[in-house]
Amino acid sequence: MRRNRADDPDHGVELLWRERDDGSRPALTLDRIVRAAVEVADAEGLAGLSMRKVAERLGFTTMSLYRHVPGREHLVDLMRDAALGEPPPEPAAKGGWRPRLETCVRQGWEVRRRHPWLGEIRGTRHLPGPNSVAHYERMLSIVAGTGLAPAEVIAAIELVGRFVDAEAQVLVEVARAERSSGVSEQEWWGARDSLYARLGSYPTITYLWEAGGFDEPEDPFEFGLARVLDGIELLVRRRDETRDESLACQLCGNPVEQSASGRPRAYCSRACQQRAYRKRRSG
Amino acid sequence: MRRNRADDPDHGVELLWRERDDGSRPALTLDRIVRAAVEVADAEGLAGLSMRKVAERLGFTTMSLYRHVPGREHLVDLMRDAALGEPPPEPAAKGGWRPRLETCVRQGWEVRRRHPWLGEIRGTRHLPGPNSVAHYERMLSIVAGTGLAPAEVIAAIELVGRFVDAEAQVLVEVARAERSSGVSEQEWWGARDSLYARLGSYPTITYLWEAGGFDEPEDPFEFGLARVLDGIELLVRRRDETRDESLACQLCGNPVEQSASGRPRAYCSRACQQRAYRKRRSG
DNA sequence: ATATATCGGTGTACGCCATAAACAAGAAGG
DNA sequence: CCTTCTTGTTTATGGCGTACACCGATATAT
Repeated sequence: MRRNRADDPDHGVELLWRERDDGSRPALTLDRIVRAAVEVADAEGLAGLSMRKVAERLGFTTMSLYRHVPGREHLVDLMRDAALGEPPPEPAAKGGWRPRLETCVRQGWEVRRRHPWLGEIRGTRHLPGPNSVAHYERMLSIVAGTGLAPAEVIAAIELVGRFVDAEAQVLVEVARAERSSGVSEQEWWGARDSLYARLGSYPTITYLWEAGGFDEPEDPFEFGLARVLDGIELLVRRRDETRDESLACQLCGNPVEQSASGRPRAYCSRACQQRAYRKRRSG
Repeated sequence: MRRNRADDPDHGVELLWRERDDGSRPALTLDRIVRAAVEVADAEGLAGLSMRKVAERLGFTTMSLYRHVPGREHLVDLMRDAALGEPPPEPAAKGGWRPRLETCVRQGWEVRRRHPWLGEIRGTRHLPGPNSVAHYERMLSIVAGTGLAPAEVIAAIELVGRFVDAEAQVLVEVARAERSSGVSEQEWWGARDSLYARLGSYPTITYLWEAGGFDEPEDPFEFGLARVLDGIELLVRRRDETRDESLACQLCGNPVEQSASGRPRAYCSRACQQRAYRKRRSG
């Protein structure tokens, strides 16, 4: 005997992974509810999404939704998967992991521009649907080819994912504030004279201010994405180096991994190679 | 004639930067309200913070708070500044920018462990108080000494700030979910068999799963912090490099040891040199 | 054919939330 | 004394998620 369908995550899984019915019936359907909910959230953000509004948009009562959806939380899960959509096919298996990952991230960024509320989803127990998983799988597969350890692959994808979400969140908050107040972000902060009057005693802030650092800011998404990817790339390079040392070195005994082509490596590192050379020469 | 104090950010500035009254009076005070609010938020998160609860904790009616605070939003601003506190003095002007910045970030991380709701604050128009600005000033000053452009300094600090907030947010969400449901995160996700049953057809996920990548995950904060700082460091090195060439490896950015004589080295290692060669050749 | 169960949808109700507006009592100042 | 300001209370508005009882229609079992 189960207490309540709203508390049953397995039911959520069933809904997310349901077989879609092709024909659209005239009545209230899960798909129609999800579509309507996405429209509401697109227009008013996740905070502006309420069961009432969704029901009104469909011409039903609020509680009728609960016949098809266990509750608001599950509805958000369904909305996310619907909004993400299937990942677009990759043009070809070309390019290194970095440009491939970058296009993935930018696609995610684009989706979040269409559905800004995606970044507003809070909570760590949201079930992934088929589309979420497909995106996840693709990103993982791209980074999995770099030679990073499995846990590192996962952590890297988590990092970029969170980064995109965080940036998207800022975007949506700016937009909402501007819409609700009618004052642009620049205008609003520009009018905070009573605050700036107190900042004169902070030397660095003053310096950066006078140097124009606040007037012509870096694009936060572009800047952050470059830094994060650089950080990951550095890790990949470091792993490459250590892996080269790791299969069968003639000098130090550490194993060296052989590359597919080229002259087979005898030493784990340039250092060992050099040491061996000196040893040969000195007799 | 101003319409409403709640809509007046300048009033918020006044409150945040007010002179603290030394003696604590017996009546309802702004400081007492803020303290009580912080206690509530510490216990129940920012979502659990309501004007009612704060008032009840102080033994007043809800509306009495509005005599001292313009509204909930402003109260959050005040809470943040109170919770941040003054930045602890730096032990000495020692170390490079990176370890100094890292300790700063870790301090921020610590504060967020004491006051997890700090990461839950949404919105881009939250006024900084004296403590927020002091922290900001310090971080900026650390990165300002690296030779980055002013806008880059600001963007870098924004990036790490957002990173810490995002990670803290995850922490607090996990904690809340565990507290409200009584089920630990691992337990909950471990019980999602109906989900995992569908993941078999995703090769990378399956591979990473079987390789144990999900069982022994990287610490997301440590991993992300390292990557982000690496990314910033790489930018710093590149900027250094453009100033006087051949200080850093042209490929990976690691410092290059120059020998006293001979042709100056462009790469930090044979590995990087070779990778650069391959990159040149492949275009 | 009749009884029973299930499904889709409705209406009401409860307990939360922020805060606007009017009001009351005391302190302060003219 | 009268006015005005400060501080706190009361009342009310409009929003939210969702539990629960109910109702007609349909499907199933007897």
